[in-house]
Amino acid sequence: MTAQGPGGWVLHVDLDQFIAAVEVLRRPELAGRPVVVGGRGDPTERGVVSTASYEAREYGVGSGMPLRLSARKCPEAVFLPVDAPAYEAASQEVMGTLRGLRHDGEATIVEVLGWDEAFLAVPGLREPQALADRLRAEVLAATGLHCSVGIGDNKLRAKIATDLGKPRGTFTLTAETWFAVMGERPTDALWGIGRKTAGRLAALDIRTVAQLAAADPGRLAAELGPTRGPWYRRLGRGVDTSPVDPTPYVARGHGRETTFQHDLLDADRIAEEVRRLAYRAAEDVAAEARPVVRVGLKVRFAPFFTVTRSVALPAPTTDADELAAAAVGLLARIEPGRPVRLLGVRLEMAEPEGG
DNA sequence: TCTGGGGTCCTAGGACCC
DNA sequence: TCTGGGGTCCTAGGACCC
Repeated sequence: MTAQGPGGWVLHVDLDQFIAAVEVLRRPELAGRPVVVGGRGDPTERGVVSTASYEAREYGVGSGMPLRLSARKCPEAVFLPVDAPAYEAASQEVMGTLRGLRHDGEATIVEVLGWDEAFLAVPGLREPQALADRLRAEVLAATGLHCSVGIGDNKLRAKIATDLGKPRGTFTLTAETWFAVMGERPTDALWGIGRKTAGRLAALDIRTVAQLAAADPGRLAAELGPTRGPWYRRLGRGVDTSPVDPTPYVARGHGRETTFQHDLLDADRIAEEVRRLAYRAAEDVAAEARPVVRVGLKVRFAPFFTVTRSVALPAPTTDADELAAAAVGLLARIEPGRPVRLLGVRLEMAEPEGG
């Protein structure tokens, strides 16, 4: 017997080494070789690894690692530039396959999380393992891509289960098995707890999932915030009541940022780069016909110090010239004279009509 | 080892109003 | 004269995720 949550079964689908796998698909001669995708594909430049193939991971290369370091760890790897349109196209194929699945005549409900992840639910689903097996076979047949599937009695448990099924496998996690599987793992094994929060919890002598689940909610609220504190405790217990929501994603805003290979000092040059980023972000906004209500600027000074400024526009607009002027205007609110390593412009849009 | 680029959400303090 | 307390808006920054 397996417990079934009030919302029924949830499946979480995650493509294995997605970006590297898409590259190998169109360049079959790379199969079996260590492949590292990141930046402009030049491991001597500033940039980080987007995805490494399993062969490269055996050398200690992983996502988020600086490209230069990955090249030292695995000099024989094939380094490739990020090709977002190719991954977007592959993602559309995968999501289309998931939406096309039927189970006992019922259509699937698909919630897309990014290029390579989705939650999936089917009303009245009784045999999630059978659906997971069929799903993996159909995605492979349709796209040539392998995936792993987590099965859970809610989204949180399904999401965490996927990692335990990787690669090319499935894993099931329910209220019944939660503490046996997760109880002794560190808190940052949970979806939503990273390095910083794990550190703050450790300072409270909370190190494992079981300890977090048993922590005093009042103390967590006092130490970590009235919303976050209790939420962390629910994470520790594997509790999640959010539904699988197929509503198409609507962006709150669009941003562009760039890291310079050589830090910038010249004020005119910095202003020019801010203007360019603003125009590029404005292109994304223009496609949605929703005016921008707020403009933000991010500046990272070498080596690692970030300042942000933002301003609400007096009148919402989609006019790229106005948006660029507002972004450049924010530079006046930042102390000049230090080397700039990164610039970012973010445009926040008004709520969609009729929402 | 030395840190991309796209996002989301939460927190906290000050300003301002009643 | 100079003060309470609640509510909301604005802004900066932190943390996390893929």
